[in-house]
Amino acid sequence: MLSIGDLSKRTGVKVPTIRYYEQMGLMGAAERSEGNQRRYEKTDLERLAFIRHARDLGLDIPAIRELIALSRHPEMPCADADKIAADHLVAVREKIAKLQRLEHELERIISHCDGHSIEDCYVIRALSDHGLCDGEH
Amino acid sequence: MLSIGDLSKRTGVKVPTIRYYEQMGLMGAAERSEGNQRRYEKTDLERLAFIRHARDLGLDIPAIRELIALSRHPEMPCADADKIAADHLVAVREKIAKLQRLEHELERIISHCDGHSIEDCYVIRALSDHGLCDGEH
DNA sequence: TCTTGAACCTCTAGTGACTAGAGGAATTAT
DNA sequence: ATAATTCCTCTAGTCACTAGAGGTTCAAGA
Repeated sequence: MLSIGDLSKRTGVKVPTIRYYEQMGLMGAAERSEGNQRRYEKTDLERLAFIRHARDLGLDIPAIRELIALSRHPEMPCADADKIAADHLVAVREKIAKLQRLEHELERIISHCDGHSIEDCYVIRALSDHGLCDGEH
Repeated sequence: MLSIGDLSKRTGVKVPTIRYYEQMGLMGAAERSEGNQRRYEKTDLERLAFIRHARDLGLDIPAIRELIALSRHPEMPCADADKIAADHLVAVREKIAKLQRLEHELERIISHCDGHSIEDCYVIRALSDHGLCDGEH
């Protein structure tokens, strides 16, 4: 049996975060010691690694909750799980595209600025005047 | 003189957001009508467009506050303003790189999944077992 | 066995940039 | 004059945690 601190050390997930995951229904109520402290088993270690991995990939808590629910039904088709991942991939790609537009706009603004004083600073001017932008955003 | 609603319509910034910007010190306290309602002038319109544009580029409120302060000193060198933009560009590029790593990982996980049931779903398996990942994240 | 110090417990509040809603006052149009 | 709309302030909610207060339990050494 592991304490919450042990679990934390082994997974790299902070103690308050583990409690938070329990609250959010990702971790399931742990067993308790006589003195009301949480006690975990190896399966909890795997569960937490799963959650952490999904979070690292950017999945949000409701999505992870659903994946956990799915993983409890090994006989079901895996289309639902695939869809969660695929939807997330679409969202990630949209974010990338948006950030790349920002990147180009910032590059352009910065490269145009060769003034020496705020008065003719292109950064400030570009922000003031949307007409100086390339694309729309 | 414009009401807050007029300002909102002309800039596309929602009314509560304008009040929020005032609270955050980006907008400066507006004049008031006899009945205590905010009244704006054209300069406020430009200011708000500036803020909105900076936000669209992803700059946060402290950065915008600083840019506004700088723009009030036209004789100062513009290195500070450039630095704010350049630092932000670095942050944007880091976010892009991180998201691209996620993109590839998700692509790989999804493409490997040709199972029909949860039991052998690669999405679930990959999340459970970090060893199935390509890179580290 | 006792004591000390670390780890644990619950609960509340804070993060950023808004957004939503309550309850009431001012303004504008009819 | 009245009705509809807009405005005011204030509080609380979003997301995934993080920090802290104030108190309890546990494990190791004396």
